[in-house]
Amino acid sequence: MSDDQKPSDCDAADRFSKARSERASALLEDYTELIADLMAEHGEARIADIARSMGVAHPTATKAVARLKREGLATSRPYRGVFLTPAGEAMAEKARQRHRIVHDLLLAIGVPAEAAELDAEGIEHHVSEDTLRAFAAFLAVKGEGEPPRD
Amino acid sequence: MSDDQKPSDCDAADRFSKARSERASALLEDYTELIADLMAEHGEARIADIARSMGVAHPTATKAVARLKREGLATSRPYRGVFLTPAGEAMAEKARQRHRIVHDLLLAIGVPAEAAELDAEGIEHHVSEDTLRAFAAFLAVKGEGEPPRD
DNA sequence: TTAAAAATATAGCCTAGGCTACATTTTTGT
DNA sequence: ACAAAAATGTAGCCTAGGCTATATTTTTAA
Repeated sequence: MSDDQKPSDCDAADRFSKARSERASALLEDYTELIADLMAEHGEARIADIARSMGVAHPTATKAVARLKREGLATSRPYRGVFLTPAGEAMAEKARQRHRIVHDLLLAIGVPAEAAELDAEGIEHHVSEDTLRAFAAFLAVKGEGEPPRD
Repeated sequence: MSDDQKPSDCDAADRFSKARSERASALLEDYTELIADLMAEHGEARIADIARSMGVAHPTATKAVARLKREGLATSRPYRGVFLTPAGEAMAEKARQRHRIVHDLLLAIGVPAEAAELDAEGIEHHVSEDTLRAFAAFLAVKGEGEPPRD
């Protein structure tokens, strides 16, 4: 037993690779989530709004949308708003769900509201299904007797 | 109540910008942490080992080390190992600490060991000081009576 | 000692994701 | 209706971070 320290341990390389690929998809998830939010709030998602909400210049948002389109997550026509495809909607919905659970878990742990708000955005992309399930279970036990949040 | 949903809410742009900048520094943190580990285990950190542990090709590791050097986090001479500067050591130590706390918290919440192992790597870079404090406090309460992990 | 193997360096290519500057199209207000 | 303003598109530049292919240097072993 010299190569692996613990039974559950896998290569560091596995961990790092996973984190890297999550970082790569994080942006797309953020964009789909944001577009869904804008659609819900204003009935449309314009490049200008997307850029403002993401805190980037418009050309950056345009490029991101181009990538979303290339990956089959969104559609758009010149000088018109952006729309999510079913795949994009699905991604947004998953992201929103994860976001909410992570955020609630942070609050349940005792993280100050503002920090929870800020940190959830970065953390959500690195939470696996197993971990999400554990978070949900923890919240379910913790919140017994209280009404559900939504 | 149309622009801001909650009192604690800041712009989405703030959240996204924070997450982006954390993503940018995550790689450097991973490298310093890894180099520190290799030094502790083998007495030296060679490019080949760094590349293997990160799961990347050597030129990628070389480039990353070049950036570490540029940012004053590491030193190295041609065909020799890599060393951390005091600043690099400090970054590695902070990363290690955060990593351990995040990992322990996941376990405490009930996350399966393997998932905790994998997810901690991605999550640690998005945990603010406030959140880390809350995690530590939660662990302290939860682990009362039990011996400290280290 | 010296040839083969391993490690490292370097060059060059790619994509993602930032940016500014500038052109074009839509929207708006008079 | 039309000029000004706003939104969008596009070109071009930059850095980070991947990669392969090809030197070069060090290490190892015969």
